[in-house]
Amino acid sequence: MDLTTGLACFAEAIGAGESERQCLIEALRPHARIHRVADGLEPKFDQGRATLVYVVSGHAKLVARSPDGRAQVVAFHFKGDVVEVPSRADHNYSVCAIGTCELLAFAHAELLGAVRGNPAFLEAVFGSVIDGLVRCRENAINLGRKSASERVAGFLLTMARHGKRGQDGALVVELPMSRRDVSDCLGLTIETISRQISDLRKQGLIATPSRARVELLDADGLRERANHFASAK
Amino acid sequence: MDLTTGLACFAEAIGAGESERQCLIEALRPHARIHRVADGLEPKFDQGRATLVYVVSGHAKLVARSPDGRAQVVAFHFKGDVVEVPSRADHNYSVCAIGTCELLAFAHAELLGAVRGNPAFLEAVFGSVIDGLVRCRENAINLGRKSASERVAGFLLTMARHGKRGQDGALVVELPMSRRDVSDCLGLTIETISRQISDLRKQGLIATPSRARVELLDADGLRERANHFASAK
DNA sequence: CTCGAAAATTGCGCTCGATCAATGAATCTC
DNA sequence: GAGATTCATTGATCGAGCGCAATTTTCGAG
Repeated sequence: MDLTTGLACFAEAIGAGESERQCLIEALRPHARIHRVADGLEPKFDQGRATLVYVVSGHAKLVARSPDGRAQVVAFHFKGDVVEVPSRADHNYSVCAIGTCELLAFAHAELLGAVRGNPAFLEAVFGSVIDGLVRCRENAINLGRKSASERVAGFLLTMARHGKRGQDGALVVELPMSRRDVSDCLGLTIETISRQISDLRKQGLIATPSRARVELLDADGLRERANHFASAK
Repeated sequence: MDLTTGLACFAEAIGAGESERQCLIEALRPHARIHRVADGLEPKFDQGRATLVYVVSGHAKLVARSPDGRAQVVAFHFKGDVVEVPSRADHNYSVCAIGTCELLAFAHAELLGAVRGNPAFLEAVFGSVIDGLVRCRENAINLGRKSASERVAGFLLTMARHGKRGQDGALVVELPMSRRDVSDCLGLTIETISRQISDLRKQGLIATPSRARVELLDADGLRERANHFASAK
């Protein structure tokens, strides 16, 4: 995919009308870079500049590293998400592809400058960032005072956002990331993740037809397990 | 403090020029509510609507609660901060005053609508929200894979943002929140916080002249303890 | 299909931080 | 200033989850 197509996806997703789309694409083009990233690789953005990344296709994780090499997956992002990549913080952040993935990257300041005249667009980006913030908060709660069991249940429910209904009515969730990624996100070990998933399966809350696929057989039970408030859905 | 004064603070902080300030205040007035909140109280915002809160004076914490009553302090906010208060998530959020505190609250959508014509303002709010996101990320890392010792050291460094230089050159940090609040933020118990602070004192990294005051005697040592990357400061 | 490597699962002792309990320090009320 | 109350500190035990190791399963390559 080339830069123009990527920008078109972005403009469309963000809700620009036909008329202004072309205009928007031209305004953004000088400030955007598109990256086609292979599994496990991390594109280098402008060093030391806060970056906004639009996920054109595929899946990506935002990873933070400590000086001693420990990794924390701060967020998973899917096609259509906008990722804020901090710079110059107490940890090093990078975006890492899960499978092949296409990313559209903007330096923060330049993106804002380029769309000054388009408040609707700015608001749409704003909304995406807020969305990222809300999800980050939920994850922080998950990490703060929750047991392993609650974290895993909560994680599956979060991922259910991208799930699809199977024939039997159960919600089928594809987990594109490895157990290692899940553990690095939940602040647990691979082994603990594995044990918790086994527990959930034994208790009939989920089924695991394959390594990466999870069927949520009892979403309410999971919510209870996660200590979430009942959802209106 | 009345609504007009609060709005003026907000407009000024957000960088509006003299000329447009008055205009901005009038545009925002119909959508803003000011709350003077006593210690420990939580003003009720529009139920079920995402809210943006500007901290006019004092200190506040953003608290999330699970159905079973556990509390997680998602963020501490100081005078001048903009707080995003999520709604309809998996947990219940509220803003709680630490000491007496004045808050200016906007429903999300209405704030955006009111400032459509003022991209500079929108960008400033955007910047504040990004700032909140970056801090939330750093906290999530703190909660994910860090030991109690690292968390407390990292927390003190975060709070150092609001510290002042004492006569002896050490950075003096006032902690307006209780140990309970700190523990609810770091996902630890009060006792563990206390033990870690004692450790840091015994090792000469900090001094604690009073309950709420901490002097950072060796900021680099703390950074090392927290496993943070060395800062450029 | 078979093989080989990587990923996931399961078992078991150990450690860090939680929990329970008691003491000590600070702040408020009268 | 004395007493009361809240908050912080310190000590002793306990348990959830880690770390290591051994299997088992999955999946890609030939």
